[in-house]
Amino acid sequence: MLRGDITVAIRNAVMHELAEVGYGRLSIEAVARRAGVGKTAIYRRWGNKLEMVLEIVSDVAGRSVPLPDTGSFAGDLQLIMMIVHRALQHRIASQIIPDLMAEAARNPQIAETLQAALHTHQQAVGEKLVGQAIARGELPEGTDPEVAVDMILGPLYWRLAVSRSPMPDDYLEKLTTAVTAALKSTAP
Amino acid sequence: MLRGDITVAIRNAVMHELAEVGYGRLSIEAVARRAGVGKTAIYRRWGNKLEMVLEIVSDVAGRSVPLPDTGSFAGDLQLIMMIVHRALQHRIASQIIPDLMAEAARNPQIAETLQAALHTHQQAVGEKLVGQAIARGELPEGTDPEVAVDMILGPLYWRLAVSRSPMPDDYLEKLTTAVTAALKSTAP
DNA sequence: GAACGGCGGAACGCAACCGTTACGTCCTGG
DNA sequence: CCAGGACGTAACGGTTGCGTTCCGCCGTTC
Repeated sequence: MLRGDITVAIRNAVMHELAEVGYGRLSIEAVARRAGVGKTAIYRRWGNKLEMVLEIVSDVAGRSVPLPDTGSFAGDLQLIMMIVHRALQHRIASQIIPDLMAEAARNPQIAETLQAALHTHQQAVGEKLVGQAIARGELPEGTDPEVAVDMILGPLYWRLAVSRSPMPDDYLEKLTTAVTAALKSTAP
Repeated sequence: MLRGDITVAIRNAVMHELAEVGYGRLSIEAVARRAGVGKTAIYRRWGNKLEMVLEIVSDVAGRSVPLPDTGSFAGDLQLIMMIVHRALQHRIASQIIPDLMAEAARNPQIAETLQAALHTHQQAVGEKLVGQAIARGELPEGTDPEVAVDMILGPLYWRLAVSRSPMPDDYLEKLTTAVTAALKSTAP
């Protein structure tokens, strides 16, 4: 009968620790310290650091985003961009995500988890978005959903998580029109 | 009179170690082991891990890429994409870059170094590219170089360094036409 | 051929974590 | 009211890495 409040404290501590020092330097002792908890409480729940992080992260990341359908492609696009924008603005998320992405490049288990939590989901959204737009006649028949996803998420991710340069007010608008134009041009 | 061959061995070892375990877990002892070198040889050259990594990385990253001018915007774009594509395909680079990007989010010194080595440079290329295209009448007057850089590098980086999904043969072509169309639409 | 200096290797004391164990306390369910 | 179990604390032996020091070796330089 593990105590729920303790579990919550640990989960929070892991997320914060992950943001501060990254996966590579995350230590169980530091997590316990931060959570105000004994190491035993942690080892009672998970077998080791990797298992713990994967379970916690995939739980957080797995909370699915509702598939948008605002009625128009421009609207859907704007909505998605706002959602991603908000998510990547979040201080903790914007530290953890790039860190785990980098870690995934060398740890297959992490890669698999992120793949399951993000990529699959993201692909579904992309396909739905593009599918709707094609059905409405807003995008040409052969539009590639893969390219679409890259064009939508790539610049945002680059700007917010990599380049980290300040984002002018009209930036999202510009990006939206740019992406729309881009996708309209990719007919086969 | 430090021996050059030893310095080279250390530099290589650092790059490989960085790729394998990341900055967070990089240890001087491991670098020395891999380079077949005593720790003393390392401490004789740099004061600590951060200093060492920064010096080595900024040296490698600082080797400037020639600014393209193929005569047409489409050509410039294609060239840049090929260059970035090649760079991010490189096994070691594709591990180190996301890792340091993530690290930069929490270490100002790393952030500054990467900024100096990459961002400044990248901005210059973007401005030159867009400037040329505007002068040739290939892009509208008010095209924003910032957005352009994000639209060019974002999707590529996302695909190669984050999503890491396989890249179809015609992908670069599609991306090129998409980006061209996108930028033509961003007039004020 | 002697002095110099960079070299690898080994060991230093110190600190942080690992994963495990024992203990005593406190809460809860029966 | 009692048994069980989850809790925090503390300590365990072992590993790893830090940054430093000392040694003996060897190639230069003069």
